[in-house]
Amino acid sequence: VSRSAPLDDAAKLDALLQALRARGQRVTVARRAVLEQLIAAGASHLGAEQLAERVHEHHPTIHLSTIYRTLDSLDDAGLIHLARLPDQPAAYHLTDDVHHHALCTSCGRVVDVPPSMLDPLVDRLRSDYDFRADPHHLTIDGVCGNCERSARRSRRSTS
Amino acid sequence: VSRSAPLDDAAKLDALLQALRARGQRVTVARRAVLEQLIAAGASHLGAEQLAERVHEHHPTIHLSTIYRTLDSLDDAGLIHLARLPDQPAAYHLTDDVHHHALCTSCGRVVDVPPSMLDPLVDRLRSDYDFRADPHHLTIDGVCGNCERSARRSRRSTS
DNA sequence: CTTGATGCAAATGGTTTGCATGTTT
DNA sequence: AAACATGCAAACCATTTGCATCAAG
Repeated sequence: VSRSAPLDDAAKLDALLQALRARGQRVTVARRAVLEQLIAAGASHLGAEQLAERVHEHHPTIHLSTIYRTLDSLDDAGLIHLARLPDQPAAYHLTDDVHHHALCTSCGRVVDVPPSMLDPLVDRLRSDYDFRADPHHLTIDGVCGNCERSARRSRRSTS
Repeated sequence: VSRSAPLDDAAKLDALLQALRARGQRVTVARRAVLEQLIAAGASHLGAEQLAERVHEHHPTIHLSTIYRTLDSLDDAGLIHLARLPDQPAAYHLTDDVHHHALCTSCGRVVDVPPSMLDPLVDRLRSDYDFRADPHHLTIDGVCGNCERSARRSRRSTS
């Protein structure tokens, strides 16, 4: 862990494929291709359809239903996590890119929130509810600063 | 706020219907019926299909598509909130019954969590991210105490 | 060679929509 | 009377599934 702190993509892919094998799952073209795209996507999520599009650039024959099945497998293996945003198809991201979302219900903007932000909540759930929270992906509704301010502005001019 | 702290259901219904009118929406049989059921349901959520079932006991002609449209209207009016649990159809609850969910990914049990639990998170989102969080409904993954313990037990006997 | 993965087409299921009609205001 | 809500049937769209074929171990 000396100078390549962010594992380069090829190494990451290898690690993920090994994890797959370790879980008894087979390494196939489709699975490799999907993982490649998820790695390339970094912190952003991809849905099945979007993954299909990108995968097709190199492997046009991989069927959409295979993408769905692949995502199931990867999820079973714990390599990816589901992120559901309202009014959007299911999207996935690699497990090692954990983060949460603050969704502005006014402008729709999504802000990434680091997992540490949830620590107090996690602690209290453990102590008060005997519950081991492992929040993979939360979406918290609210209003971002910009929208707050413009709402206040227009309220002032309207009244 | 002396002895009828929990507004009785009839009064609650009236209040909600007034809110509807205030928003310029019409008060119809379908809307009243849906609100009645949501009030009766209290803290539990109801999906469109479940609502239809219950509404049909008194008003068999109300169509499922009307239930969907009614839910949209009530949501627009801010009277209800959407709660999405994984692998389940959309469900709604009245806005005044705010709470959150801790979902055990092992046994599937769902624990209700009071909104105050999120206060530290809300505070930090405001101070660090200029974001006014108004979390209506969150679902937090994790493992409940029971499952934790039985997992540990079986691990011990397996190894 | 055996088991598991894939392509394809067809089914599913929750939700939405167009339109003619009925209801609320 | 005017605007809006409803019933109904049909459309939609993401996702799933059955089955014959193919590829990974």
